[in-house]
Amino acid sequence: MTKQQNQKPDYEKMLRKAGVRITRPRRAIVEILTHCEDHPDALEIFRRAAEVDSSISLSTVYRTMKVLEGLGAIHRHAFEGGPSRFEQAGGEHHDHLIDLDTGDVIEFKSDRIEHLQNEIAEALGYDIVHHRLELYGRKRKAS
Amino acid sequence: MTKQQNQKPDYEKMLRKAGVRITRPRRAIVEILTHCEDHPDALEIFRRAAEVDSSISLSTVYRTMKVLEGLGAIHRHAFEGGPSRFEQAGGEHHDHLIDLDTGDVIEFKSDRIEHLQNEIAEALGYDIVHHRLELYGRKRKAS
DNA sequence: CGCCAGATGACACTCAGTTGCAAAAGATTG
DNA sequence: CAATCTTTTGCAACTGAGTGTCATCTGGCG
Repeated sequence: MTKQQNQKPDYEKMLRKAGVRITRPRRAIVEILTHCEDHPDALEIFRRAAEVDSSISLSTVYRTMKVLEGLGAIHRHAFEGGPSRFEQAGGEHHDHLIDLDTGDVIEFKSDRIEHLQNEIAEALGYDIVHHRLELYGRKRKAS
Repeated sequence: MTKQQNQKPDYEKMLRKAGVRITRPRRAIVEILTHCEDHPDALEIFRRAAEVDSSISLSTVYRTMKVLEGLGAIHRHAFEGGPSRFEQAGGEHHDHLIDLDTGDVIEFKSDRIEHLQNEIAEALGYDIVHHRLELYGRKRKAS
């Protein structure tokens, strides 16, 4: 009965369409993803889900993330030695700057870089399937 | 009594300088790194080391890679879901294109991309500590 | 409401890497 | 060259992230 279903990907519809059942755990996880502003890892999603329904298991979180990833509903990012972190798909493509002190993730986008990447792959005789561009840095302090 | 010691980083000197002991296992590992043309992972280095001295343990390989990484003598790359792969430092900075079919790694370099990265970080108020740019692709088939 | 393929929770397992520890082996000194 | 004092090693036990197995449960269709 809520009225938000046009901005973010409609996970329920996607799941149904893919012939995947909409179960209580999946509903909870998808709900979390929909409203989340950051890039949580599986354990964090599990914690948030447990607040709503403590019977949800971590395995189910992992499995669900796999399903959603397979449907293209979320993106998985494996930053610098940490566990995979997720974000809902659907927005524009972007890359990430990771704050080394806080773990915060800042999204950015550069058509020029994308373009140069294609040129490079072209020159090497390759077709890019996907790419990964991550900047790791610290806030510049104005002392 | 061999005569190559000017091209590649002189690991023995680096180790000694850092007050790290030059042991038989370390000598073997460093020897492998010096002559290797690819981007092996720890297990592969272990295998190659075992051919020379079968008493070397995998833990020692892991430990040694950590030490060398700490000294800045090698670079560690964590590509797409695989184990860490290593390459000797000392050459010019470059990024990587990974062949999804073979796992081969092709090195490339783009000053323009580097420059754009700095601009972006600058604009976001960050100093880049390091970055990761990986292209994943397949050989373009001329059908 | 009843059915049953698909999903779940619990738990064993894998894989990459790390750690604790007693034994071994570098380096440094006499 | 031997004594000594650390550092390093090999081994095996452990960790963390994620996967696989399987008996049980359940969503959604008739």
